[in-house]
Amino acid sequence: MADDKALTPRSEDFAAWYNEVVLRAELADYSPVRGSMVIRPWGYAIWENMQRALDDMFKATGHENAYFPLLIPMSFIEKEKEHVEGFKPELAVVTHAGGKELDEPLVVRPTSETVIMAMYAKWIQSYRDLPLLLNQWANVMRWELRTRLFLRTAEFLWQEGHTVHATAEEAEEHTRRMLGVYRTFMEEWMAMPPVTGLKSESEKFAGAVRSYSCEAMMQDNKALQAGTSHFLGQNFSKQFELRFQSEAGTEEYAWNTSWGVSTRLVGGLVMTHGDDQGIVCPPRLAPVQVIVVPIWRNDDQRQAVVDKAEAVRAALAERGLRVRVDAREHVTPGAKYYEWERKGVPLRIEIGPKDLEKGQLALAKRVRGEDEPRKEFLPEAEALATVAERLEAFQSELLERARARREANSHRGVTSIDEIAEIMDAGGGYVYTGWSGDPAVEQAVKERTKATLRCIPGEEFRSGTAPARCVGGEKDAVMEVVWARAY
RNA sequence: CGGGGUGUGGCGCAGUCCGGUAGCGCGUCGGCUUUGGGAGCCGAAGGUCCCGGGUUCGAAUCCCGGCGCCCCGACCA
Repeated sequence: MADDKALTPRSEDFAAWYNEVVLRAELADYSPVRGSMVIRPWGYAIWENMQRALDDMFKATGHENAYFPLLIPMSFIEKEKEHVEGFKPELAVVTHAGGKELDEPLVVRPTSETVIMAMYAKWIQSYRDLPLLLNQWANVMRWELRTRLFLRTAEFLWQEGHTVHATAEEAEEHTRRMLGVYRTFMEEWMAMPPVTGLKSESEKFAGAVRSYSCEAMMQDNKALQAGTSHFLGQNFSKQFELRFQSEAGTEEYAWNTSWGVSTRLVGGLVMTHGDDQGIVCPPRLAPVQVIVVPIWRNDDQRQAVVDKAEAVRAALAERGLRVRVDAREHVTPGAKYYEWERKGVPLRIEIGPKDLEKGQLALAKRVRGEDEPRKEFLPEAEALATVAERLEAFQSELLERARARREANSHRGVTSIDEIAEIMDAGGGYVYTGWSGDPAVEQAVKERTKATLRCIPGEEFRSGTAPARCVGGEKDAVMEVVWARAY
């Protein structure tokens, strides 16, 4: 980087910026084991806030948490044909334990469909046992060759929901409901507005009938698959004999869904809102929403401003806000500003001797609009009374900004593969075109443009006029699709 | 797994071509002075130069072998 203090600007090298900001905001660090990472307290606090919000939403939609084991018998993974083909290349396998070779190798879970189905088969006998709606928070392992902090690591943290339903319709509906939960979470908590839709056959989850996803656009205009929800049909039920007696007395295979989001979301948050100063935390997920920096010249002043800072913290904490006072000595106020900006704290309050005299507080917002002042000086009471609404406003601004950026970089009405290639080379973004459903066209676009079919967008994302022709040029379009280069 | 690069105090690097026993910046520690946008001065600590072998009076430097990491491609939340 240019000097030790500044980050590589995003415009110069987005990938380098991302690595630096993740390390220097102390979200994570490289671990001794290649491909795996350490999530540091600041990064983990963001994840915990995500977990809490999501967990509440899962509970509100009728789910309970459970925990299934890390190790899965190899034979389980092998039961579902597409599933094993999809995951085999990235399995880590335990072959020895207790000093002996195991009779059957154990797979470190890459996902838990198989072991969970095996247990569900034991627990479910009747339609009265349905639906069964469980979720687990866990770590999983997928042996990746090319890794990046948060975005793709060998081990990562996630949640995986696994549900069982009596009918296909109900399972399909649930699959979509959870996609909606993810979308709501991403918009309302992360201020990251995804395009949601159906995955093509080639991009769907290994073993699913249909996969849906949330595709969030990062600041380099690449898509990040930020959450997926799968309708599994009876594929796993049939392999694991997950049957139930229906109301009519017949024996039926159950219908399943699974859905997950991971610590990848933290990477998405960084790449959605971060700037050249550091990361930007949406207030609802920020580990610290308000940082209070006391400023002094001598010991008398120090005592007075630190006392005031502490009083401000207490007053805001009472209003349910997450506030911290940075009273470190031998670190100048300016250094503290940079540090907390790098870590993305949404709002800073400065308290110096002049503020004490005037009974005011200085407020600085992490991201300013063009016409907004660098700092605002407000009477203390007014400042305290408005902090919460300022944070809410900031949250909305981030969402609107991200949505505007997504739309500004979405290209509709594109009719040729050449045009997709041009757009990709000119900075990328989401490209909407018609598609016949022919996998050969999908492959051709990928080879020519490096863009992949991100999804068949849901109704509200579709263009006003449905495309008439497939982007491949030879057939009529039967649907509209979104192309983008992706993480 | 293929192609390229790189490995030197905690971090970033110079030194390697042309062999002579390791240096710079940042950080860390101590002291004093400082503190409204990345403080200053003085002092100090900290290194099996990735590993193994070879050449040489002598290797961070040359030779051979290995390993790690990074970047670029094929697969992926």
